[in-house]
Amino acid sequence: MPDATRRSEQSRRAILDAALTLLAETDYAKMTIEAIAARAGVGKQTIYRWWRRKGEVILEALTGQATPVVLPDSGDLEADLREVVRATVAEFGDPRLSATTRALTVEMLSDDDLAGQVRDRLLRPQLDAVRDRLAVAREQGQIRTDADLGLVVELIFGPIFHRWLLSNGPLTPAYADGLVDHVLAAVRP
Amino acid sequence: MPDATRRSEQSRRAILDAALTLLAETDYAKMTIEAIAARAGVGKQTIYRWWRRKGEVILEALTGQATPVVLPDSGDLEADLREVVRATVAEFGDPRLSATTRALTVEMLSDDDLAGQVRDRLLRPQLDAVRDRLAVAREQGQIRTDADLGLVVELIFGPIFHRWLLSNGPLTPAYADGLVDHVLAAVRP
Amino acid sequence: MPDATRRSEQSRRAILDAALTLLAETDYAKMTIEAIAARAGVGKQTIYRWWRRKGEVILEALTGQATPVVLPDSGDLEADLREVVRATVAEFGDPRLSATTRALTVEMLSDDDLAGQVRDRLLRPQLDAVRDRLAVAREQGQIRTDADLGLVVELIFGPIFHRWLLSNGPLTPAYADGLVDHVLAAVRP
Amino acid sequence: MPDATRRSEQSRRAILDAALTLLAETDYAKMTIEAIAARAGVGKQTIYRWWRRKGEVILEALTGQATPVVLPDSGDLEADLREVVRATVAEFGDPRLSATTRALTVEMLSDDDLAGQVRDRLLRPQLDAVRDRLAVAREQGQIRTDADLGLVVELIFGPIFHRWLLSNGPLTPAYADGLVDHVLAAVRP
DNA sequence: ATGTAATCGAGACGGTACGTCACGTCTTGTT
DNA sequence: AACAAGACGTGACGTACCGTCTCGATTACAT
Repeated sequence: MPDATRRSEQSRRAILDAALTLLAETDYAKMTIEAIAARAGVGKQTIYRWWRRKGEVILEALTGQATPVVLPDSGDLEADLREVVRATVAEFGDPRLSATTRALTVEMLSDDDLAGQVRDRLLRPQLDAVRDRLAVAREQGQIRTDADLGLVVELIFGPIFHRWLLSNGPLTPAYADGLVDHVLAAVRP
Repeated sequence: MPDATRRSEQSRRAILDAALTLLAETDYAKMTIEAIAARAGVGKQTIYRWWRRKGEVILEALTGQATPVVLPDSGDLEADLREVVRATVAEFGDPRLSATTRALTVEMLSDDDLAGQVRDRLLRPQLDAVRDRLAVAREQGQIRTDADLGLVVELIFGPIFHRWLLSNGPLTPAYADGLVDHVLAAVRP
Repeated sequence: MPDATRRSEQSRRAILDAALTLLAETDYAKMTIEAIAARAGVGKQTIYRWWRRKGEVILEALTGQATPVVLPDSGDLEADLREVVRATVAEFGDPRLSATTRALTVEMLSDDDLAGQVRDRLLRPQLDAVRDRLAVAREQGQIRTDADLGLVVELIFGPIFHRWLLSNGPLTPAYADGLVDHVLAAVRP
Repeated sequence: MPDATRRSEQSRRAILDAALTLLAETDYAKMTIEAIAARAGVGKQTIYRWWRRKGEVILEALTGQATPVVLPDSGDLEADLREVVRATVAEFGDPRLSATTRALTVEMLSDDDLAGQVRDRLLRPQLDAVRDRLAVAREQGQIRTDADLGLVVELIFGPIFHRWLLSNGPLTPAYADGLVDHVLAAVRP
């Protein structure tokens, strides 16, 4: 219904910026639609007009600032995985950065539709990049041919997420390396 | 401050039962403290007197009904793991059962303290049971000696949780079996 | 803080009407802010936005329906006073009408600010009307020149209020007449 | 039902003292049954067992400390009235003392039964003392024989109460004297 | 002197209302 | 038409007291 051609880009940016600021500065509980609107100097209706839920605002704010995922391909699979896994583990370990993950996860749990969007728009590139790298390795014979690459990707990111949510152990480079070791052991020919 | 010796066991049970009923019957958003109190025929203060947050009520309700974890030890590690992983995958795949996981996860994300309690009281027994089974297998030489058993446990449960949260694929017995296959491949001597 | 220009006149009227209805129908103890809001079909916040206490709602409701005070001036001071005093005594004697006086008095006793408003907005017109009538009579030589007219007004209304509050005797026309007799005796030249 | 012979005089005194202390120290709104019990170091039930409402506690606390009313009879009616009216006006003018009047008045307005008790037990002695003094004066020919002494008493105390409740003017000795003047003018033969 | 029954302190309990917060919708000018 | 502003009905929040109730632990009376 809303006419996107008339949309104020200025308000849109103010809202997304306000959302990111509030995510970084305050408790997630304080990050309400009203707070975003107030912080952005925007009417609440302007938010409701363009997004259906708070989670979508957060998602768009995050996708906007996401750096395009480029996975290195040095030829050395283990080194390449180590790099990406170390980076991911570091991100989950950083309280500042993981605040956004917290927020997004809560929203995903309340809205299946959003969960799909987060998966496809935010995470898929990352997951696919790893998968693609694994596919290359498989073609090069570094990985057994019957390995389920989608599952292998989950073997990498699932444990990190699990450990992060449960505070089930330290999120250190050593942990990242151990994880890579075990996953590679699972797929080596 | 409250005097636990004078606590009404009847009210406590009514509250925990009401919480479970609401979790099973309704949307998580409708599962408010007021709704629990009303359903239990109890004053709100009686809830606030004994629990600090809704998540603690849910946790206690769930721990109360948790069946003690017994992991089979048939001598066949793969068969044993298959059984427990299939059961876990089935649980996450069942919308009814996973409603409680949703609720608890949301609460954990809002309260680190609760996250610790959930980990230690609810999940630890399950995780440790698997770990213990792996330890037995390692002593029997079915697993390489340098495997990090804690990490292996995460390799099993992390992907399930990851797939469930992201709706990243079907949660079927076949998936469970594939997961066990890959994990075992990682740890076989 | 609230923007009075955007105020809903419809809600305002519904609230004041509900307040009057509840005063007439129910016990004063049941006349809560929540009950007013429910009866008016209005959010509690809409009451709190525009009034600070229940007493202010009642005051505004009563001033809204107050009939303008017109004191007769037949030339016969005694007859005129008799009329107004009889009416006042009848009002205090009527359980229905005195319910509002009860309510308002309780509120006045809990809030000095409100007491002043009730005095100035609700009672002052009545008191001043009597005082003015007395002033006319004084100019006509029917009242001694050194009479303190403010005090004379209190001599009239004070005893009525006193008797009403203490149930210290009947509130009848005969009482009204006796009161007028004595007060006039006090001020005749 | 309760057996008064077993009643703890110590608790009774503690409750009445606590009530008076709270009346003097705090806002009337903070003077709850729970606050009295806590301050007195007494169980709530001990209050409910012996009094039906908060107002009765206050009443008993006040009657307990009331000084017996003795009205002077110097032979000079005007001087005698001036004394008692000045004292009354001073009491109403003192914020500390009038706090108890406030409390009691609120309770009276919520409970007719209590109103009667306050009238008969607390105020009657004072009112009757004045009335008796007036009766003596009437026998001595200082007051016209057809004066309604009950009404005259109301002419004295009603205006004070009225002025106090409405903050309708200063409560000073000059006011007291003016009041006596006018009342005496009303009853002189 | 010794049960035994009521009072006592303490405070948990089911309720009701409080006053606040944020929701998502709506209305009112402004741009 | 979108916008800032914010009032609106709704409903949950967490708190304060209400008046009732159950708990041992003192009492003080009747056996």
